[in-house]
Amino acid sequence: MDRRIHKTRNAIIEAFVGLMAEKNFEQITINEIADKANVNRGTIYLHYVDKHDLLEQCIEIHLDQLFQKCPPGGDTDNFSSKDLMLRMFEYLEQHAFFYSTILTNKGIPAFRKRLLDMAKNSLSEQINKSGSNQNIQNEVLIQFLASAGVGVIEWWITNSMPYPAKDMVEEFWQLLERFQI
Amino acid sequence: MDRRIHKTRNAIIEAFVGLMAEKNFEQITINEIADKANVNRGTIYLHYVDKHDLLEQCIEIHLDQLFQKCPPGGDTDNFSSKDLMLRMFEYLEQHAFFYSTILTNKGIPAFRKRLLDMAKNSLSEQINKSGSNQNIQNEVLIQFLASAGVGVIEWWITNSMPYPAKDMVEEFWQLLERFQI
DNA sequence: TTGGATTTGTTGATTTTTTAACAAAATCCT
DNA sequence: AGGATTTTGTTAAAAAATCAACAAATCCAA
Repeated sequence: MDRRIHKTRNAIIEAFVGLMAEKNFEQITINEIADKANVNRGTIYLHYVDKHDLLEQCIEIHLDQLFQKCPPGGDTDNFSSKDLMLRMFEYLEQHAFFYSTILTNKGIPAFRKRLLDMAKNSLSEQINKSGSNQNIQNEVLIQFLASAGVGVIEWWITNSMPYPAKDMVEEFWQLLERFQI
Repeated sequence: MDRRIHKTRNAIIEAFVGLMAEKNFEQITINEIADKANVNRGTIYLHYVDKHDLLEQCIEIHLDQLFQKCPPGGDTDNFSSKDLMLRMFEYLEQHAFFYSTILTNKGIPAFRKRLLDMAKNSLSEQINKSGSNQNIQNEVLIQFLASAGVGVIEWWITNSMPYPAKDMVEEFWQLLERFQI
């Protein structure tokens, strides 16, 4: 892809996230974003139809990155999946600014829901692949585990990551072992 | 000027200076600069004919900035010129990375000469404007003072600015007062 | 509520940058 | 020295970003 596209989108998204750390999503203007990104206002409309579309794509890009770190279809035997989990927590650590601001910012209820949905999809792929056919119970299990996982992550991020990624994986792992996953 | 020009030139010059901090001027390639600046190689040729031209313009931009801080034609009565000097030292502090690397890098004898020339021009304007017509002696005086000034600055920068700008101005000022300037 | 100011979304003409290709020159290596 | 690789400088065509101008929508204060 053309170099300029990457640079421009990066500048826009970085400016956008920076502004979200300062004020509510609704009161951010396209003008501000363009100014902060040092980009012509019209350029933003070449990539995003809308302020909401910008938010959507911004979320999508980051969640794609996040779930690329723990691929549901990948080799997730019990041994390496602990590694995957560590990589995910480390990724969150590196991009803490984004996740923290988007979880904190008022007016973005969408994000937590999207995160939960992706977690559920990831889990259901993984569980259904591994055999057991008690479908109704699986649905409950998925909802239960996904909520728990997202909740822990949300707590960890918004509380400034009080424990290092490595420790979080250990804690999390012990909790999961209680459910023979 | 078009926004893109600023961004591109900044990226190129920043990459160039960054590389000069790592290796000799002569062994820096246009390819490296383009890579580090994240710019197409051809783009560099749209702005600079040459690696040497890039160096020239890079030096020119910075020296113009430097001597904009102590304008020779400006209001340089004995009172405010101490302020001007302070602003110059503070400017040097802010851009220490550039001036330090370009003074340290082997293969750039040009820079010190250019700096000395600009200092001499600045001084001669200032002195000739203020009257005295003993021209031959003035030439010596200019060479003397310019060399002294550039020498002090060079020492200050390459020795990691061991004293703050404010102190340097005081020291410098005292030295100048011995010559009734 | 009205009127002025700001923001929004769109457009067309222009400029800049990119990509990919090329031959010539320089550099490296054995 | 000689052959392979890298670097250099240039080019044409395509893509992206800029600027400036617009009407419509929103916001805000008097």
